[in-house]
Amino acid sequence: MNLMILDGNSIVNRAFYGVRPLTAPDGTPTNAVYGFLAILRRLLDEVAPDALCVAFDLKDPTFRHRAYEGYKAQRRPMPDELAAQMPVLKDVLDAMGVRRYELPGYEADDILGTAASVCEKQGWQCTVVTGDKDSLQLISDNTTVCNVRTAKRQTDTILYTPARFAEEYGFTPEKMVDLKALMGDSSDNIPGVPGIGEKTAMELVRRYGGVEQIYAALPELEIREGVRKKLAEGEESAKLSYWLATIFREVPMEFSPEDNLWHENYTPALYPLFKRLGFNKFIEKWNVMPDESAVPSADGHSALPQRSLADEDEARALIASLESCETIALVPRDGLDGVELCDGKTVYTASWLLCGEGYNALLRAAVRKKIVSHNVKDFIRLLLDEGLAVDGFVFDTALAGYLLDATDGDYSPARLSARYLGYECAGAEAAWLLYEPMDGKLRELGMDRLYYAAELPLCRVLAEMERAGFLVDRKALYEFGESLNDQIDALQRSIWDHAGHSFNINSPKQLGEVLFDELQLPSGKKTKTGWSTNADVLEKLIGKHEIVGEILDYRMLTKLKSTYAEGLLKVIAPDGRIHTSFQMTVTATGRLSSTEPNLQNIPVRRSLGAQIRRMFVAAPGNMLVDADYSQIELRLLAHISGDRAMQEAFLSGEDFHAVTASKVFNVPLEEVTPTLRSRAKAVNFGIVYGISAFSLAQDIHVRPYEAKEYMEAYLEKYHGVRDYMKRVVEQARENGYVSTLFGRRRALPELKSSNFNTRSFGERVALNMPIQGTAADVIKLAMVHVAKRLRDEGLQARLLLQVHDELIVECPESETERVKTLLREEMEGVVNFSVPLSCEAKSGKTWAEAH
DNA sequence: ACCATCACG
DNA sequence: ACGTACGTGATGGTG
Repeated sequence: MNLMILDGNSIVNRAFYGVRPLTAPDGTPTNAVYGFLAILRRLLDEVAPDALCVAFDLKDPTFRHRAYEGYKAQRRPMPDELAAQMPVLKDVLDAMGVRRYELPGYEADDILGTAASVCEKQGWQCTVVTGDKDSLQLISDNTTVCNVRTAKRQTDTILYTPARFAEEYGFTPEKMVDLKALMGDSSDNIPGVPGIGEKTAMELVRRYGGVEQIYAALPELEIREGVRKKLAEGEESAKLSYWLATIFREVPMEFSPEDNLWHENYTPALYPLFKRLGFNKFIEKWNVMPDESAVPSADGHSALPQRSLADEDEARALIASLESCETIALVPRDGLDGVELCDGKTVYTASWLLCGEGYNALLRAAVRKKIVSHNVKDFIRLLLDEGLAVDGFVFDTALAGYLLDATDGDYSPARLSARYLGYECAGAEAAWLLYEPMDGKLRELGMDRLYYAAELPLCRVLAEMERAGFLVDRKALYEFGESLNDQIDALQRSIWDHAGHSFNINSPKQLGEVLFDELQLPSGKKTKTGWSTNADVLEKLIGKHEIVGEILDYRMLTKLKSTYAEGLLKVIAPDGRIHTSFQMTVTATGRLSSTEPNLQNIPVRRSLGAQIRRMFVAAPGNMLVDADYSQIELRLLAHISGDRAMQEAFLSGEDFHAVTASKVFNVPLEEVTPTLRSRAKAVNFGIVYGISAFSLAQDIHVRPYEAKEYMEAYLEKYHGVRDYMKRVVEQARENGYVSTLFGRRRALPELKSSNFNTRSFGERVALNMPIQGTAADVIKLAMVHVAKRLRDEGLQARLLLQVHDELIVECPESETERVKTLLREEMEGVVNFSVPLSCEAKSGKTWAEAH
């Protein structure tokens, strides 16, 4: 028998912050209650407990507060919006017939611990559900802890068994208390040992067991002297923290698991309560009845009959009937454990679980058809993992939705069917039905070539790149991160010294108070929430106070440490490589993006950051080849605008920024100084972004009128660019959209706005999108060509990464020169514009060397 | 969740 | 007189 007990306060908190604002018909907020129930529903399905109850904290001080007045002293009060929902939640639980436990002087955690203990004594299994990590100490053979997390409006639950815990933490669950005794917990104001952080505490617990063992043998431990000193000084604090962190498992209350036996038969109070709260979705899903009479729930709209294949024979029968079928819609389910298949007449669902070998045969047969699907890149990744054929794809509805409206952001089958069919459907049925109308739309708008020659074939290229991954020198990356520690510590000490007290340097709010209130430094820009402390602002304050430079350095180092050293170490796969995901349907301009991790923003501009690129390496016996377009956006501006002078500047083969400087500042080319060149470069980039003189002035630190003169001179010399800028904005206003040379579009409703700022933004986008977007089209097409040639020529070289104007390939050493040439040929030759595209390819053992 | 910040092209 | 550069994603703080 299994009892599930929830930590009510912690789950409702997760729910409150994880669910967007929601109100009942009468206007009272309900998001926390709603979220709580959604989480509960999911847990009931996952765990299927025999008994269920919920523990709550009370506001009263607990025995811990009485012993240590600092306990939870800093805790922020519960927001009113949430506090108002607590009684509602309790009503709902009562109406569901779920028992609640709360006891003055004890926390919910103590009730959880006590319940778990009782269960163990009576031979019950216990599942403790909570949103924080404190209860992990309760894990045992009888007790699993389910950790509920919310991220990006998604709720995840992690079930911790002793094995799962040991795998993650490297020690046994009861040692959680020791960990917290050492590292402390700022949210509960448990002090821990001052100066000992998470990393050191974990290491200590793993090596020596716990607080008791550590202090018993402190003089002999093989640890850094600094750590020994901190431990010695913090002994009392550690012991107090240990006591505070220990969950009390003998709360004086009557508790028996049998009292909490629960089935989903609710009290009659639930229906009217859900009605009042506007929880119609729950009424339907949970089958909550107004009285004894059952109400059948309505089915969603579906035009085609559905059939689930129940066994191998049925799968074989479908394979036979597929023979006469040219095109099918196919979407994966649960990874590749199942599929949904539509032949235009019926929607079939099949799974490996039900059909066994018949399912595998069906899959092999299906992928040889012409396939319409949704998110083809991800599908291909699954198929490649299984060694199945991947070249049957003829349409991707999500990708088509993106080309048809790149700023929508929602390309779910439900959304696309509503938009392009006029009603909602899902899965393979949606893919099937959307194929024809969406293909028609693409042709109508002149995007069929872009779609069929670049975007669709790119799916396979990207799937292979993601699968390949980029090899990382894990040890070097770890050591790089560690090497930053001393400097970060020293900067932190010095910054706190200057401030006269400790504070969280990472908090812009606290930092602003220190700089602008306490130290009285001149404050500049403000943000929505206070004074800006960003690098631009701080750079202007250099020289006014030593603390400023230190903050800039601190920021740089902690960025490298957290985002790059630690962040990347976390995502190295078992094969030693980092496998990013490329997003094809995110950007408004047609670029790709890269996530989990983002490999398109690895540092390069400053030398310390660029060290990170030395940890991205070629496999033994291999080389990296890095080819990047030089100044592709400016070359495209020259081509698109038709500006003769700009085109000639590129054709001359001279340094383009220097030529621009010579024109703008009216000096001979030989007399262009580095300063003039860099100013001209800033103007060049500014033009591409639709800059104003004001911002240019900010960027290059000159007076606005001076910046204005530069821009005037620029547009005089490159008057074709001036004409183009005018033309493109006018056309965008007329058409309501802008487009690239390949026909990719971006709608621009902003241009019709009555708001000056919105309208100005629209104008800048109108200038920028055709250039940035054409560059994106060019490299996407080049990637398809490069991948094809690498395959056709039987090379082992494989693409790893695209960074907007740059491609990175890994190849056997012997292929290096061929690959360099191939990349240059395909990248430069992909289109023929009035200004040639130029591409530089380099090779090396690391990304740093090859770039 | 949202904001500020900072990494990239 | 507005308010001040295009496109991204990850992190830590705060509500």
